[in-house]
Order: sequence, then C-alpha cells, then structure tokens
Amino acid sequence: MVEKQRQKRMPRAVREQQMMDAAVRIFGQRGYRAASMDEIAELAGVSKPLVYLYLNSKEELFTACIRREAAALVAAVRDGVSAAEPADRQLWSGLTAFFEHTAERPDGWAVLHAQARTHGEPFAAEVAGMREEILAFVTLLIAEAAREAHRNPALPDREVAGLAQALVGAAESLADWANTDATVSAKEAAATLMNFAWAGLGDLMEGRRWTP
Amino acid sequence: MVEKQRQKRMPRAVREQQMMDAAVRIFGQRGYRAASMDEIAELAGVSKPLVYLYLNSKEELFTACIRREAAALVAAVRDGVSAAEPADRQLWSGLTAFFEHTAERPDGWAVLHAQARTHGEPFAAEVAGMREEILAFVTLLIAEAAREAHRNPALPDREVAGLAQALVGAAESLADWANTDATVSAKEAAATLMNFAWAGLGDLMEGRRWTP
Amino acid sequence: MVEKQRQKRMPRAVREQQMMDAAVRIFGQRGYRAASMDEIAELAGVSKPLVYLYLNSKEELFTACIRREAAALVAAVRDGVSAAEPADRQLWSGLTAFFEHTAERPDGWAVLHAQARTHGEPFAAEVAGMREEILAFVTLLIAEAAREAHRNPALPDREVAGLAQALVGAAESLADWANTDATVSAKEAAATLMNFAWAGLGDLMEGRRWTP
Amino acid sequence: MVEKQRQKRMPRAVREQQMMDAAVRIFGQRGYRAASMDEIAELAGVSKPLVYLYLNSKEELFTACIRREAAALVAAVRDGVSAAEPADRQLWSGLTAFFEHTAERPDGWAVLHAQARTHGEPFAAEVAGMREEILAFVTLLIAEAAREAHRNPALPDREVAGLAQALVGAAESLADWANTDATVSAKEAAATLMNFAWAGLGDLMEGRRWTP
DNA sequence: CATGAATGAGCTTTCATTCAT
DNA sequence: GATGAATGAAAGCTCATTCAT
Repeated sequence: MVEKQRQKRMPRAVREQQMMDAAVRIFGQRGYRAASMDEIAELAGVSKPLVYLYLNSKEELFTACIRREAAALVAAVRDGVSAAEPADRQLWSGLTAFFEHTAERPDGWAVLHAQARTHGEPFAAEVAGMREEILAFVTLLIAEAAREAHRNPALPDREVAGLAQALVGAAESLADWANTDATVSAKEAAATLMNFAWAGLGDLMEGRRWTP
Repeated sequence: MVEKQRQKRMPRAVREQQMMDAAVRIFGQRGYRAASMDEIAELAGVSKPLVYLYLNSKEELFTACIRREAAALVAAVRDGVSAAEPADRQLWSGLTAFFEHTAERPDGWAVLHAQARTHGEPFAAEVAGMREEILAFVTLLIAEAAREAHRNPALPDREVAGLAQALVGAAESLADWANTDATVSAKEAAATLMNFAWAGLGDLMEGRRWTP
Repeated sequence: MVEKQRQKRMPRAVREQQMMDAAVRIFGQRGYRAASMDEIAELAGVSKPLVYLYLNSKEELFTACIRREAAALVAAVRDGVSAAEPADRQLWSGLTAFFEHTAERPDGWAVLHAQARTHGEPFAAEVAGMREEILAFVTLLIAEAAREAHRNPALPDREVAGLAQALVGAAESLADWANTDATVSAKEAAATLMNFAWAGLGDLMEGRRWTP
Repeated sequence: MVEKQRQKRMPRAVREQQMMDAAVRIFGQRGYRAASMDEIAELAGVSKPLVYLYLNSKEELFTACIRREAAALVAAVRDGVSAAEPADRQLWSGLTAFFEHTAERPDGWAVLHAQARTHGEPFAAEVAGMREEILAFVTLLIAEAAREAHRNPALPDREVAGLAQALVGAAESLADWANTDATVSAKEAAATLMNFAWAGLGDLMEGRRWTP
C-alpha cells in the first residue's frame, strides 16, 4: 500500500499558499458554510491543527482567501492597462484582462463574486472594498473620456456613478457567462461589452439621452 | 416583557404563507446554510414541527421560496409591460417594474439573486429557469427593436445573447445599488440603464461597432 | 378525483378491531419503535385522535395487540386439542393447530414472538404469560405421557420443565421456518417435531439417557 | 459526588472496543431503535462525536456489534468441538460451549438472537449468515451420526433440514431459559437437549417414526 | 513542527400526544 | 363523535475547534 507521502518541512509561506489554494477551491465550489475544514486540510495535504496554527479560524481563512483573490484580480486588471492610452483603449484592455483572469481562476472568481457577498457582513465588506476600487477606476475612465470628448459640460457625478455600476455589473454577468459557456473567449466578452457600453456613453457625453 | 402572543388555529394556506415570509427573510439575510429552521419557525410564530409538517424539509422550503419569489418577480415585470408599445418603451416599463419590485422585496431579491445561485445545483437550476425567461424577453425586445429600425440585417444570435447577458447583469447590479443606497429610485435606475444601453444597441443595429 | 370515503359511524367495537388489525400489521412488520401512530391511523382509515380516544397511547395499543393475538393463539391451540385423546395425539393436534395459526396470522405471530419480547419489560411480561400457559400445557402432556407409560418413577419436575422449554423453542423455530419457506406446511412442521421429540421423550421415560 | 473521571487519550483500537462493549449492552437491553447514541457514548465514557468518528453511524455500529458477537459465538463453539470425536460427543461439546458462551455474554446473545433478527433486513441478513453456519454444522453432525449408525439409507435432506431447525430452535430457547433462571448451568442445558434430541434422532435413523 | 485524539454546541428531522372546533 | 391544527421533547448526525504528545 502506498502511503500518501506528505511533503515535510516546507517553509511556512509555501504551506500557507497551499492551504489557501485548497481553501479557495473548496470555498468556491461548496460555499463558505458547506465547506468543511476537514476537506480543506485534506486537499491541502496537511493536518487540520496545522491549518489552525497558520490561519487561526475558518473565518480568518476565508478572509485571507478573499484578500488574496481580490488583490490578484485587481493586480491583473491594473497590469493589463497602460495609463498612457486613451480612455476607450484603457477600458478595453482592462476588461480583457478582467475576463482573462476570471476565466483562469474560476474558483477565485466564485469566492469573490458568489460566496463572499452572500455570507454576511465581515466578508461582504471585504469584497466591497475591491469592487469600490474597480468602480473608482471605471468612474475615472468615464470622466476621462468625457474630458477627451470635451464637447460638453461634465456629466453629473451621480450619473457617472450609476453608469459605472451598470458597466461593472454587466462585466460580472459576462464573466459568469464566459465561465459557464467555454466557447466564449475573454476577447469576445470584452468586445461585447465595449460595443454595448461605449456608444451609450458617447451619446450621453454629447447630451443625447433616452427619455420616456 | 411582552409575551409573544401566537395566533392560534389559522388555516393551512395562511400559515404556509407566513412561514414562507419568514423563510424568505431569514434565507435572504443569512444564506441557505446559515439560516436555521429554528429561527424561521420562531419568526413565523409557529413551532418547528409545523414547518416540517407543511413544507417537509429545509430544501423544499427553500425551493418553495425561490419559486414564489421568482413567480412574483416575473409577474411584476410582465404586468408592467404592454406588448402594444414599441420596444424601447417596453424595456423601460419592464425595467421600472423590475426595480420597483426588487426595492419592495429586498429579501426576496436576495434569495433569488444572491442565495439561490450560490448554494448548489437544485436551487441554481430553479432560478436559472427564471433568468432564462427574462433573458428571452430581453432578447426578444432587442430583436424587435432591430426590426423596428429595419435599416440593417439582423444581428447574429450569438451577439444578441451576449448583449442580453450584459443588459440583465447591469440591471442586477443596479438593483443591488438601489437597494444599498436608498436615495436611488426605481425610475432613476431604469433611466440610467436605458441611457447606458439603448444608444449602444442603436449603434450596433446600424452597424457601428467599437473595435480595438 | 376520488375522495377516500371513510366509513362513518361504525360501532366502537368494530372500529377498535380495525385499528388493532392495522396496528398488528404495522407493529409486526416494522417493530414497536419503528411503527408510527400516523401510519397505523392511516392504514386503519381513521384520524389519529380517534386512535387515542379509543386506545389511549401507543403503549396501550401495543399491549392490546399482544393480548388479542396471544388470546387468539391460545384459543386456536386449545380448540385443536381434545382432552379425551392420548397424550401424543394431543400434542400432535396442538402442534398442528399452532403451526396453522401462525401461518394464517404471520403479523400476529411476529408481534408475539419477535416484537413483544424485544421491547422491554411491560410487553415481554405480557407475552411471557402466554408462553407460560403453553409451557404448562406441554408440561402436562409430558407428565400425562409418563403416567400412560407408567413403567417408571416420574421424571423430576425440573427435567420436565427443561424438556418443555426445548419443545416449545423448537416449535417456535419451526414456525419461523414455515413462515419463511412457504412450501413447508403446518402438518409437515408438526410431523418433523413429533418425530424429533417423541422418541427422545419415550427414551427418557424408560430411563434411557444420553450421558457424556 | 464522584466526578466520572474519563480515561483520556487511548489508542483507537481500544476505544473502539469500549464503544462496542457499551453498544452491545445498550442494544441488547433496549433494542436497536430504543437505544440512543447518547446513552451508548455515555456508557462508553466518551463523547458522541467520537463514536461517530470511529463507527460512522448507528446502523454501522449495530452491524459491527452483530459481527463481533457472531464471530465470538461461532469461535466459542468451534473451539469447544474436536472433529476427531464421534458425532454425539461433538454435539455435546458444541452445545456446552454454546450455553457457556451465551451465559457469559447475555447482552451479546440478546443482540444476536432477539434484536438483530427483529430490526429489518440489513441486520437480519447479517445474523442469518451465522445461523446458517450453525445449521450447517448441526446438519453435518446429523448426517455423520447417520453414517456412523449406517444401518439405514440416508435421511432425506429436507427432513434433516427440519430437524436441524428444531434442534437449533430448542437450543436458543434453552439459552434464554438458562439466562433467565440463573440456577440452570450450561451443562444442564446441554444434557437436557441431548436427552431430548438424541434418542429421537436415533429412532429416525433406524426408520422408526411417529405417525398420527 | 506536526498530529491523532477528543469534544461542545448546534443542526435537521421525527414522533407521540393534545387541543379547539 | 370526529378531526385539522399544533407542539414538547428527543434523536441522529456534523463541525469548528483544541489538547497532549
């Protein structure tokens, strides 16, 4: 019988990452409450007390996962964008990077989007911070685009806020769509959203609105 | 201390609704796993065995909640729309009805949007049916709008599907936004989305696309 | 839809028998603890409170079943036997009646033999009474046979008691065997036991014993 | 008040035996359904979760008890018998070992004889295997005795099967009798049964039968 | 550093039993 | 006489968490 040979004596940082990899996978697939520490420890290839020694509690472990995945997602988007480009190109690059990242790490995306937001304040707040950051970035781009177009007095802040919410929500929905239907590529999702959003924004910036 | 005076001897149908009201509230706020049947029974003002007698199990109770809330939401949107109007008016009315409904029943919306989709197949499938229905309705409107504009060969099905996903995702996001920030009215959310979406759709229908 | 039309207004005695018929069936098949009052009431075609009105509690209901079935079994054996016959004929008739009865009422037999004895004192005592009665009858027959043979000083009481235990145990085992294997008739079971037992008894009465 | 001082940190194998000791006692006295895992855990001096950790479920625990007790009983009988002896001596030794074992472990005997057979298929099947084994052994002895007597063509298989059933049933009944009345020794029970059974068998082998 | 052994607390579910009509 | 409505109490099972080695 082959004994499962656990790797012994790895540096703490590495072990911690392994545990979090396992945790993200289990949390992403089962949800926070349904995930069991037993299963996480087993998948990580360590004993349960070690998980507690390094990450203290289920709550802290989940929080750590959220933070790591949020940071990774924000970094991916940031790295995909060059501040030197015009606003529409920046949005395009950011969206592409976003869709690529969520496709590569579906469990991480599930943790952020599906799980963290549905399991009470401590976690929802954690992920809200990241979303805020992304909203701020989008808001900035919309404002920048308006400035580039400069044909027109700035859009009211409140309106821009709403538009950013809509755009981000559309992106989230398309990320789920692309994760569900494997034939949808990151580029296609990004293109769909640019086509959908950019003209509407352009119209607004030039003062054309839809009214009932 | 005020003794909670339980209403006694109510007809079954009424009790069932009370239980489901309580269940929607608890499920919406805590999530499926974190919700306890004890708490639901207490909030409903009945004993736990009665909940089981009428609704059989936690799983069936949750399913019943999903079905009721999904039916109510779809009915609200359907009732808000008149098929006689042009496509953009229909979309506007539908969105307004949608945002009004989600604002009126925040817990029901949480059950459908946040909870049902994150707690495993049986429930996700249940709510997927409703989302499909709404996606079909939106898809139809986009196609109808294209026909009304008739300047142009039909958009490819796949593209329309993506646009519908984006639009519905944006609406979901705005519903959460309006539920979080009480100063945002249903009409404002609907107007934001119409402005955001309709021009983009118009451009597409006339063959104007954004390309990198 | 055909409403299950419950017979209304039957005399109490009849209703009680229906309930006990149902109870014997359920108790015999499921066991005392696994049987539920709901199921019994449903099978009897009455509402649960009526069962309680007539039979007071699960415990009393079970006791009533035991008593009824014990009385029926004893009566069947008694009726099968004529005191005028010689002892071996009496035993033969009694055994035949016994095996016929247990084959006709397998659930009743299960209640007496399998269930009542395994569910704690109140019930075990009830059925022990009946077994005592049968043991006494068998003991009497053995003593009678010894007297008929009269070649020999009487067997010691203690020895007769053991023999009666053995004979009754063998009969119980054969009853289960016949209830399991439908090709075994009451007559065959009785013949098997007579052949097995009678010669041994005869030997003993003539002082021949097996010794190690 | 004497605080029950729990033995801490025992090796798993030992704890498992303690739990099964407790379980056999409770199951034997209360029956499968009436036994509670709480009570078993308490009697074993451990917490309930530990019982589940080691034995998985009430059903598996009961099955494990049945298997252990069945194996112990069969082993006791087997060890008591020497294949070199003549058939009647073998039967005598086997019966003595059987009655000694059931007297030593009354709860184990109750689990096998009274409880396992009355609580549904999974358990009944488990114990039926053991009974089959014993029946086969007895059947063999009867056949061997016939060969030793060799005065006569073999008894028909079906008849031997019935005789074995009767003999085993008689033994079971006497075991209960000896367990109830403490003055009855294993040797006395075995002698009673030998006297009862052996002459009848001998007669049959020589073609003498009882006929109505 | 690492783990086998152990538990308190809580969850879903079931059931015998009783009112109020 | 008969029943739909309702519940107290308990059972099986699971899980996050902690010692002792």
